[in-house]
Amino acid sequence: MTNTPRKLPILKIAIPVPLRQLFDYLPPNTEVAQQPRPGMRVLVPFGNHNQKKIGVIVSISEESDYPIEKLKQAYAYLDKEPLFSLTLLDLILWASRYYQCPLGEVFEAALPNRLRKNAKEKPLKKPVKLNALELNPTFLEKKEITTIEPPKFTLNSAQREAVTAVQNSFGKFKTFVLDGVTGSGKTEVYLQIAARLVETGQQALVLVPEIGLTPQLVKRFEERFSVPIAVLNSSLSEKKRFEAWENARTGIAPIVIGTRLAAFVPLKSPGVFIIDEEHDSSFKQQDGFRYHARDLLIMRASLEKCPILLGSATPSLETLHNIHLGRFQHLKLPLRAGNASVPVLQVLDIRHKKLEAGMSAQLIVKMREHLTEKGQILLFLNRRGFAPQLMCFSCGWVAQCKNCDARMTLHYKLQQLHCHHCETVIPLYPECPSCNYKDLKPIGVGTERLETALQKHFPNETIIRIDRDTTRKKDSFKETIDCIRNNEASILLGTQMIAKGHHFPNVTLVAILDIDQALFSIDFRSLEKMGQLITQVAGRSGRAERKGQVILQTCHPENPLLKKVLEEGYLSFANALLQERRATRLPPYSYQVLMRSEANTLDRALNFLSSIKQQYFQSTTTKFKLLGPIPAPMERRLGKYRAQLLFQAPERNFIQKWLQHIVPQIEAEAQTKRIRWSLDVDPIDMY
DNA sequence: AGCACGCCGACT
DNA sequence: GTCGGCGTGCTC
Repeated sequence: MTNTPRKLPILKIAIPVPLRQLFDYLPPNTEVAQQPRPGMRVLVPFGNHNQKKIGVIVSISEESDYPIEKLKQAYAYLDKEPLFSLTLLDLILWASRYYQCPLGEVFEAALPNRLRKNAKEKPLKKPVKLNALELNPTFLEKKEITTIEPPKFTLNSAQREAVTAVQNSFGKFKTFVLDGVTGSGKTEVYLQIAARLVETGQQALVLVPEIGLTPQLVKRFEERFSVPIAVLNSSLSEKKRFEAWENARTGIAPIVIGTRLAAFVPLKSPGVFIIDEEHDSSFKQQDGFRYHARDLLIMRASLEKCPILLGSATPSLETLHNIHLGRFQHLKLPLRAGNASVPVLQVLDIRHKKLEAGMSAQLIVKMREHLTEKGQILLFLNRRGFAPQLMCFSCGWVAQCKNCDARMTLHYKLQQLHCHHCETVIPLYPECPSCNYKDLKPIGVGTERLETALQKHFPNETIIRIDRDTTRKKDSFKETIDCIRNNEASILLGTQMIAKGHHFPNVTLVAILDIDQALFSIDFRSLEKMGQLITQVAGRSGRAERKGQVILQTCHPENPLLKKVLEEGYLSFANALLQERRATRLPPYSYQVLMRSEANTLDRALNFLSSIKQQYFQSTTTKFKLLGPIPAPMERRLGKYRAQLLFQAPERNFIQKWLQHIVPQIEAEAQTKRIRWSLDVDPIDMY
């Protein structure tokens, strides 16, 4: 070991590979001496064949645990200045620790495509190519930054109170919940909070659920502000997304609106965070880096020392719990008088009733009434396809996916069977493959079948179906929505896609066809979701002068929770659910982590988790409640067998400490046993 | 995750 | 005789 004092710093770099470690590199040879700083990207040689990877400098050190002589040298710095502020780096480090996701993968989620993968193409002689200043400045010319219109939009007292409360917290961390039904003027509150902030040269970041309906909110902001608005969602082209990202980072855009991925967008001077429809489950990423954008943004607000506002007519139980604990401040918006009448909620008992494509005769009568009065009708059925099963009436054979532990869904018009859990699509069998019987029967009702039945019943009405199958094509969703708003259709049906966010002023009747599946689901969150759905769809009907009606078909009209949400409203219902959760020690009264494993046989997947359970949880069973290992609800998927182990503890810190301790060991074990595994911290569903 | 290396089956 | 299957191993 030669001990010549090394002047060269060592760069600790996060690389986008699924390894929970940093990699050490020597700084690149740069013509002009450039100081490495955390948050800058670097191009590095990685692996046996020195494949080019883009990493991010996390820290700069004097020493390395790795033999110095074996360190490789980075090729080049890719940025002149850090892309991430120290605060944002803190958030990213926190997210990596909290969600147990390799740092490199967190950075990957935080960077737009443009900035994380152009290593392959050219040898990168001039790596510092992508720069903030190369943005096309047309944006700026077109919309010069002028002052905001004077607030001639009047607020009612509740709105004013909400705006003032948040404004008084500018520069401080504080979480607010803005609780108001559709039509109570939440958006106006957002707008006015943002207006005050923008005047001071700061930025507002607004998160919206992952739905193609950002346009409405974006439009409201665009109409109000004459400043650039950066919109970040996953359907944007790489170029557009990069531009929006840069406009946010450099502060060109004082207002940034985006889906969950925007929780990580760099901001020059963040002033306030807003999350619209806070309860929406699309804020949770369900694969890879499984973060919750709402929780993350609350953490970010605390790091940035700015207020955050969670808006929802149906706050999540987690959020309500935090209100009860005094952590969040509750701001309520009552329904504005005269703006909308409260819809009539009605339970329709369908016990012993014959259903046609999921509809009872009474419902069809009601529909006719509303149609004669020129009202629009919205039917909600959370299952796409024609029928969820295809069965042989001779031998009982059922179409099953060859890769998954699931039935195949019949798509009648396409004459195909689809697996809704993987990509498998096969042509429809002309006869039973098992006994050659010709009469294969579709069992159950999906939206396609419902549509067919409606066309038969109402041949003179224009019927529109909205689900993932009808909105495949780009932009078709927006066109459909416009068509509905222009009153060109009278009956709309679809999956939960239609329940979110849209206002259809002419809808006078909303029906939920299958509320019962939520009442008796194994998922403890399904009741919460049901209450939110009912409240949300009720908000879609009965606008302005037209009185709305909501019909719920059920075999359990006496269910106390169902009655509660109908008679007393969402908050009362949610508080009842919270009491149940408290009694059963379920979240938010405890915290969960779901460990999943995947292998080529079920035994191997289960054995791996059993071994983890024995090694790491035997001595701590008093603190942890364990469930499993059990086969996953979808035992086989894409040809792999899956198992899971759920653990739960009353304190978040305890779980976190435990994870930090055991994950490295589990990782080593998984590597030797060749098992794929993953962790879901604060899971919201068990699939 | 990539991307190598490495040792056994059906093909020009 | 070869092309290529995916088991195993490593990445500063």
